[in-house]
Amino acid sequence: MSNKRERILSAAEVLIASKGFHGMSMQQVAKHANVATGTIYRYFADKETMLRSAHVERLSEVAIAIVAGVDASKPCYDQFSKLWRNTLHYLRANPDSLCYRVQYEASPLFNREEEQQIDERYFKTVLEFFECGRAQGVFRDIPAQLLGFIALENLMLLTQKCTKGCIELDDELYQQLLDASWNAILKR
Amino acid sequence: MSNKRERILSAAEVLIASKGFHGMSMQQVAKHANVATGTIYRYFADKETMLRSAHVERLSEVAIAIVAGVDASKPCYDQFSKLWRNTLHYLRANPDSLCYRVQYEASPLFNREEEQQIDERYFKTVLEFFECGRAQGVFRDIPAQLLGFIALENLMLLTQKCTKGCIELDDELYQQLLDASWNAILKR
Amino acid sequence: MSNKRERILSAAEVLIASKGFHGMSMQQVAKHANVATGTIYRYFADKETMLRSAHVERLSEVAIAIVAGVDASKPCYDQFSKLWRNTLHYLRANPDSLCYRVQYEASPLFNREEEQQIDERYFKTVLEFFECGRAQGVFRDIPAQLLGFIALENLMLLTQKCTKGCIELDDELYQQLLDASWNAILKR
Amino acid sequence: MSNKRERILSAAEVLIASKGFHGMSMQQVAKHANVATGTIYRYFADKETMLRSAHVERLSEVAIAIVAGVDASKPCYDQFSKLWRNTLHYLRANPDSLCYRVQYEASPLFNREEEQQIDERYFKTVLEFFECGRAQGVFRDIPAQLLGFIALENLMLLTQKCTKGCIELDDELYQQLLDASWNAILKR
DNA sequence: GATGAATGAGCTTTCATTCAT
DNA sequence: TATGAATGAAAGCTCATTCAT
Repeated sequence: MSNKRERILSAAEVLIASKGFHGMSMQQVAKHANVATGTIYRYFADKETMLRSAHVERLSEVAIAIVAGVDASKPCYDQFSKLWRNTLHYLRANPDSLCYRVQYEASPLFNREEEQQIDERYFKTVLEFFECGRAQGVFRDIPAQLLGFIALENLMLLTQKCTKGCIELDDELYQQLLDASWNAILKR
Repeated sequence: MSNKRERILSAAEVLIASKGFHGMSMQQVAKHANVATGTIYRYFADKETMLRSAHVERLSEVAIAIVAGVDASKPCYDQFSKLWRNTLHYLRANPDSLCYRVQYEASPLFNREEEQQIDERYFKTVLEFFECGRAQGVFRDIPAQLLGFIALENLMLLTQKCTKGCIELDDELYQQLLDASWNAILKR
Repeated sequence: MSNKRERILSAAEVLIASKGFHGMSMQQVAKHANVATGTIYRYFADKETMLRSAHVERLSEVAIAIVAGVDASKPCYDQFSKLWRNTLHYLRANPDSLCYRVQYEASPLFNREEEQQIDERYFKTVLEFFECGRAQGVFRDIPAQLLGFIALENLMLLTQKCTKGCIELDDELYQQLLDASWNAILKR
Repeated sequence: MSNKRERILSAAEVLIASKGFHGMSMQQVAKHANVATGTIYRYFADKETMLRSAHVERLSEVAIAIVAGVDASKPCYDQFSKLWRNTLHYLRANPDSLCYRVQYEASPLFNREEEQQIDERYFKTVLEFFECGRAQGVFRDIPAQLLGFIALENLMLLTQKCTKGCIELDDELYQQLLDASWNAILKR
């Protein structure tokens, strides 16, 4: 079995986080992944394909991490709290993945249709949670996608600022932020 | 009179938005700005300096746009509403500037100290508004920077998604989002 | 088997001789050496490194050529004559190498310490000859390096003038010049 | 009266000595000479012309310096000694001019016919001295040009090595070198 | 005459991709 | 399958030269 594919994607992610989307070369990826340059092209048609693959695979990973341990039988807030904390935890544990995503989504590689398919495929559970809360009249009467966005997406930029050292957060502040997100989506 | 400097920065912004931070070349910028390649280097020491300048100058512009018409004598919510709508309006009117900023901040060009200075210099008024609301017990008891972040920063990613066509928003939804932001920062 | 490195150095030498130290471009070298531009950079870190390598390798070559067939058991004059004629022969056979050296030594690439090491490493035999003659009281009582300089170095400029067509020399004149060099270093 | 022309030539000389024949730009020359870039082109048709002018004018200067105070009524050796010391003195006082000359003569700018005309025009007196000594049977029976070359030219490379710090010379050694040059050209 | 902003060809160097081994 | 030397287009940047002022 070959773990080369995974090594290559990891190397790309690390390099993009440290050197930026530009400034990462296939040679560097190869060296970092401990494979020959040509080997990359046995797993990916070209650079773009490699970057897309890294993106998709990281998203599927984060999707799993977010819903881990979320118990649909528990109260709505508990589920939300779990989702929020999972997201935070993943982002803090994988700052490279985050850096990568932000740059990817701002890049011309980003493709709306593709992204929608990914969302629907991987984030189904998350969207269903918000859909459900909305149907029960707990959340605002706006698309589930938007609820999810308000509640979780800004964690992305926030964590990035933390990673870069612009903001420092402690448990007390995290609790406040969780509470803020909850209040944001709540119907009144 | 020389508007070349401005033309160059604009061209860079447009190109980054359409082709990504990587994939923008100095030659393209020159062509877009209708100047010779060498001319760029009369205004900026190198590519990095040019990119930094574009970043700083755009931030100063957005800072002015955000606080325009905010009346400190009006009720707190009115001021907030104005700030929020100003931000939204600017972002929608300048999607390129937005795209640029996200990529810049995720890139290795980004420098914490520099950014802090910019924040303090240009966004003083905005931060003061949040500071004031916090002091009066209207907003959560967390740093003003964080209040500002929760309330306004996620507009950035949201507008980006709109621009890319991932989300469609109408006035009714905007009102909901404004309300969500307000509830997020409010003390209870 | 790779003779590319050698082809590249040769091409550089030829081009510098014909177009000058400036006016030689890496592209030209590549074309002349029948390799791609990028290939040069597989063998040399950058232009400067390539130029340095050419210099050192040519010096080691000339050092070997100069002492070829010099028999230490023969009379002093015979040895000197052989050295002098070897030098002359090499320079006439390799006018490009000469042109290159003069320009290299006058350029900012030239580094004293480095040069001293090269001298000591490659021209040991030559210096020893002069040292020996000096010790025996045959040559002037001045540093061997200086004796070598007086006797052989001006052949460099002289041959250059010949190559450029400024001076024309025949065997009779060469004999006179050899004699002049001999008289210059001789103690009286 | 404008001394700009002279300032420009001096600047070029200094820059070439420090940065090499390549690595000197017209912009740098202009800045060094305290004139505008365009101004250079009011005095010289192009870069090549400027470099040629610098060469010719320096040679005329050195020619004057070499024969200064040489008294044709004095004994031959005294005249030679004066010539030799003048040359040495000029070269030591103007290492830049030297550096420049070596590079110029090795460059493609160098032109045989032109050089011959310069020699004949400026170095007439020097050549006549050697011609005369040869006619009187004091010097070797070889062209005056060659006598001059043997006697004085190697001072050029020697001084260059001194300037670069490769060789250290004192008065005692200079006397030896003068003597060596004298013996080299002497008929026996 | 003098200026220096502007030009764009050409420089050194990088890097996505290929292909003989 | 895997390799990595080789490629050459294209990148960032420089600089001899021009020209409107």
